[in-house]
Amino acid sequence: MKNPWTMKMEQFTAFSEGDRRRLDDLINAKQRKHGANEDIIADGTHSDYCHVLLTGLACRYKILPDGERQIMAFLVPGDLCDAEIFILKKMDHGVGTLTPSTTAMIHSDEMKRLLREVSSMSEALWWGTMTDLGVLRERIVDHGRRDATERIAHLLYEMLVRYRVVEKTTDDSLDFPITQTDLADATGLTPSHVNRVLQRFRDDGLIELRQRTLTITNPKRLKEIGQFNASYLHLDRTVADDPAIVGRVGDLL
Amino acid sequence: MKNPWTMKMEQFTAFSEGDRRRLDDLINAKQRKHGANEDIIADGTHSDYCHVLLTGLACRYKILPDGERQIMAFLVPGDLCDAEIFILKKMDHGVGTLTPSTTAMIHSDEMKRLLREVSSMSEALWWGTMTDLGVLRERIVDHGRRDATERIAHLLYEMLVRYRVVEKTTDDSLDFPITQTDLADATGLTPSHVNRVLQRFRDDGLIELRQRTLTITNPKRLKEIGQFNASYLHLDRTVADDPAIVGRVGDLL
DNA sequence: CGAGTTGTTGACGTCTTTCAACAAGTGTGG
DNA sequence: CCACACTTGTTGAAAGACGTCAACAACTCG
Repeated sequence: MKNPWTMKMEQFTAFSEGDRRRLDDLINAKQRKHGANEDIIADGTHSDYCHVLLTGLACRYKILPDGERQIMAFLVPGDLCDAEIFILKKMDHGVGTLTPSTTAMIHSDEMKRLLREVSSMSEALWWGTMTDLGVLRERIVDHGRRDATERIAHLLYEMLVRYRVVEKTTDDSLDFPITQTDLADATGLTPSHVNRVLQRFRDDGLIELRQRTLTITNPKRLKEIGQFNASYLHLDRTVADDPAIVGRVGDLL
Repeated sequence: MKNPWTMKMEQFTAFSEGDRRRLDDLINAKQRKHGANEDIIADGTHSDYCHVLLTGLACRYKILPDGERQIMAFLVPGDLCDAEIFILKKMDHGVGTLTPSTTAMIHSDEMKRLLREVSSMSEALWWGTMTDLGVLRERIVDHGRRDATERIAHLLYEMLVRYRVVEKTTDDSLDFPITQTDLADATGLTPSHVNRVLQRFRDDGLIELRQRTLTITNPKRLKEIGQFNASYLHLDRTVADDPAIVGRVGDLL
């Protein structure tokens, strides 16, 4: 069973059997367990290690002077938490878990070696960073020009797609440990309002959400409401080249 | 006189005299002039060239189905418009000018060669991309957790800092061709509301803004209102190593 | 000078927040 | 296995920020 990091990168690039083994070894070498709501890497700090999320759910966030939290991105298994750490002096935001999680720690020297010695590595890292940029830009559109209903619909649908890609869905259901408070912090709304919107989605037969399981009962409509357009996820290469993935997410795009 | 691209990268990295000449030649080789409100590279398209903004002002934007525009970032001279183009198949957003501008066009093959042959090039490109990520995240915080007044204050102050870095200010004044409509599209507000907020800033003696010139008359207060914290711009290396830049922006941070 | 863009202002509507109280769910220790 | 504490979810009423629409003024540029 492949590790999620390699899996993610292989959406975009191909590794030799040797490379794949090397990545596996690296992922297994040094791991760390985190409880829920713990920092993987704190705002303003530096680390000699890069962290790859292996299991669980994490987010990028900032805490404002008045104590409010803004979540800027959700991280799923396979995502790199801190690509910037071997370029920049310190983090300009925190990365923390939402559920108990495990991370692999890779020393930045080792990471640099990897970039030099594994030919497709640098390409894969660029691709990951570019899609991160795309996701952030889409979030700005969300916040700037979509109202609460559209914003939440968009976020839920994006999650469905992202989980489909990494094979973490059964039909249109996914494990969804994100609380309404988390959703509020991610969408820039209040928990009350998130609740009211979700309530309406339920009434309108768009979703079911209980016991940390989200089922999208009307994906087509949800996609419309959220004005979802997958181009910013840059799955085209993935989808074009890998029939298995087409099968999984093709109908959502 | 150095070209703004080299100048920007030298905030972070050092080039040899030879490298610098090579970059200069490249910048001069193929340039393009744009009028105001023209696309440098359109949403959904591909190009074999990377574009570096040399003069003028541009922005990253998306047009939504209902015709609304969301500006995700402002680009100033020295900024790379489309780093993604030699990794991704097509742009997931457009880059367009706000004022008449000139760009340098660099073929992506040439760009790849540069990355291989100029040792600090890849580092510089990473740094640029990482700070772009930082700016986008800050914009999300803006939209999610700051009200109209804070948001606009933050944006104006950020512009002051960015223009100070590239020596485009006189004292606390800068050329400011951004219309209130542009500001509205960038902040996710309506032009009317932007106008009212600016009006109040003027009444409160924070800024003067007329004839495309912005003067920050009370930078300290504006910084407070916008809850501005420069860490996301990652100027620390710049500031630490270059006394000239410390002199210019040190007091703003 | 005149057309088109940009800026300004007012009245009114509405989406979202605020605040507060309570219900339901979850996890831990006895 | 229950009890209790704590987190998470739900709901209502009222306030406020921001949007909408429309008209007009000021500015810019050919």
